[in-house]
Amino acid sequence: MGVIETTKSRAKRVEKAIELPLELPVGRILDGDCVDAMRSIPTGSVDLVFADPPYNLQLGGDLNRPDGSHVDAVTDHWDQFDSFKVYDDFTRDWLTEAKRILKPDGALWVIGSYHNIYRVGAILQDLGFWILNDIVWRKSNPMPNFRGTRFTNAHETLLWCSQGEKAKYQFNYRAMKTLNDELQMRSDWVLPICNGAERLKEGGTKVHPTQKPESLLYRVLLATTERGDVVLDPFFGTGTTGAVAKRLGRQWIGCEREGVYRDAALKRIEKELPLDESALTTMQAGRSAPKVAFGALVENGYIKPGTQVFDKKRRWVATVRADGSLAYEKQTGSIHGLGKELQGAPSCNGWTFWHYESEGEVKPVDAARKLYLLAVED
Amino acid sequence: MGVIETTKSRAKRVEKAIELPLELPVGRILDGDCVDAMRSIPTGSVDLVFADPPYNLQLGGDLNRPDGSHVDAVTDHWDQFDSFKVYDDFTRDWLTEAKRILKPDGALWVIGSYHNIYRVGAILQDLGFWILNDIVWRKSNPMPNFRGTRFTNAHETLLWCSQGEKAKYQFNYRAMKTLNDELQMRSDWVLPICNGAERLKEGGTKVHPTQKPESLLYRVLLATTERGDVVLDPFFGTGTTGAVAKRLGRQWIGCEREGVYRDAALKRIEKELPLDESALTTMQAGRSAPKVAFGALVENGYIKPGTQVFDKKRRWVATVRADGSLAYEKQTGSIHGLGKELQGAPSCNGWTFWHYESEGEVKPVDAARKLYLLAVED
DNA sequence: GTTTTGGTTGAATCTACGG
DNA sequence: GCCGTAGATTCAACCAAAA
Repeated sequence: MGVIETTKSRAKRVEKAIELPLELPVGRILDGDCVDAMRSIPTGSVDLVFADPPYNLQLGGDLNRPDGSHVDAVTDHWDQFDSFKVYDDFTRDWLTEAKRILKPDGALWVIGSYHNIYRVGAILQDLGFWILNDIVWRKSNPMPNFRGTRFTNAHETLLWCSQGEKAKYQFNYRAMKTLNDELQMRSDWVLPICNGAERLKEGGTKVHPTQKPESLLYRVLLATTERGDVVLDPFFGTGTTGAVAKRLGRQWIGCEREGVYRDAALKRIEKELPLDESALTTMQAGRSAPKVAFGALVENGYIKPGTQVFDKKRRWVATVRADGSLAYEKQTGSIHGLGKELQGAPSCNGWTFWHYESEGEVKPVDAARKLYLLAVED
Repeated sequence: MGVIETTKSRAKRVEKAIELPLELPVGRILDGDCVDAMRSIPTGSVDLVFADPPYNLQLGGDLNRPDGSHVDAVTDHWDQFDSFKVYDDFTRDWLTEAKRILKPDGALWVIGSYHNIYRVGAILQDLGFWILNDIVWRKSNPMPNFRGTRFTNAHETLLWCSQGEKAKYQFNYRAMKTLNDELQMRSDWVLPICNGAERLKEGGTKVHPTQKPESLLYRVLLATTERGDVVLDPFFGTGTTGAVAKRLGRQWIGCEREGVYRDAALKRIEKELPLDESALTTMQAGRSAPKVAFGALVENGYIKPGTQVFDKKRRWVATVRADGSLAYEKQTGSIHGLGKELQGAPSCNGWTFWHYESEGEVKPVDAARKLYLLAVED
């Protein structure tokens, strides 16, 4: 067959089908304090927690741009804490509950800035979470430092953690590599801040002061969850996590104290449509590393032996052989190896390098792989 | 004159000339544990501390404390909590000494990875350090994640802190903007890791496992120190900090336990040549934006009394008076103050707000200031 | 319709000095 | 400490209106 399913993922799927829908408030926003709300969630029942807690910004007076206009700052009461001690206690409380409700193989994401992330990071380590990566969200369009007093604060930090040093976790390496143009996804992500049509507004003013971009959640969920997984966001806000989860065929639970945010989130998620089966399946294919040998495509008739394959500029035209190897003049090799040799390159992704004609169109051989995966996965 | 020198910088220069050379082991590497070594440094005597502490948290297997001493697993109950505690104690110790030896207007830099930086960050906040920025060193050529189990760990984090929330600090805004092609320098820096000729090697193997690139120190020192400042590095290693400090005309002190590193560092710094006067002066000029009073331009004939000045849209046309104040109808004030009042704005930069005609062209009054500075600077 | 220009805005720990 | 005044500060993206 060529597609390998691990015992882990099989077990996980069974567990999901039987247990989860019975107990979890999936697709709902729990009212009230997030710690109280999480207490109603069974132990070990959630696949992923994504948290965007208050940053404890501690802003001083007003700030104006050089043109005299006023900067609309985060002055909301929910971001005010009296001291590090109060903030630390708050952080320890919600992280403790998050750890409890997560499955043993679940994972936690937290986003923050330098105001809070060092406290959050130290506390989650103390609680036994194991940091897998710290991810830097490099904003392509940050707010400048108007007074020229510091470096432009152009990034935020995300921490990705497993339940402990030895704990398993989900990482969809292939999906990330595909998303990153066949290079390993790095720990720094360049993404724009949330504005334009995506930004929720009510009467011209933003509904939430710190709405996160959907692209950020898209990458987080695509990288570290599977279809059907349950994702909980204890600081749900206007529901970016829920919207993206629904789109990607993940289940979601939110906690949010403010009625205004809850209402906006529900309306937003209502409008969201899940990606259709084929798109999700394709992603799944890219995701859980079912390594397909080119030979399997030949074996199964997706690429016929004798087919001519060529690079985009048609510098080289090679022939597919029955065993899945390619032949070009006297050279032979795998799709990757031959591509590498012909180009004299240090490496080559044969899936995207080689193309073939099908129904009058030129397609990368990766297209055949995707067709194959579609057929195999159901 | 028109060029204002602040009392702060004047005081600083005097202080440097009189006190520092007498007491500080400048240009020397102190032997032994860094905390002990720092104890020999007078309180409030150092302008900058740059620290690249170890993060040898070894969980499981043989355990060593950060000072190198071995933990007896038989007598010491050792778990993750203990190992964090040992590291935290070590961190608190050296940060406490660093805080003591720093001048009230001094600053601290620490570099680390996700293994240790969250602990360091939380502790330095607890000690009263005030984080000014966290800087992401984005490696242009990181080591890939060979097993495909996580995101490529492609960055390290630096924390830049003042002595406290209200403390002053040095930030050479102009120098950074110049270095960054006239855009504000951001909190994410793209720099290659240290390799090639820069990497110290002995018989083919690297002398130090984590030698930092000189470009990193160059940016740190250029951004946050002045010529002649004293920079102390408590984990000196092979002396990158010292080498770059010498090149940039800063004074340096190192602490290093390992004789091998001390020897390599001394040899390396010996070979380093300070940049010549003109290179350093040029950088200095870009840096500290001498302040010019508008009155000085009038005094010196760059703007004549009676000149009509106006905003871009010519909503207001004011007259320059002999004392450098402006008059509009019955209102008078400085270029900044009047501009602010007329617009009803919270602030106004008169230099760019007001314009005048000269040789048939409309120019901001800032153009006159630049002419004046050109004439004065040589 | 297309391009240009001007206005607005975003998780921000955002001044220095003298009296 | 506080208060008042002089002086020095912005980048990318999106949108709407004008050309």
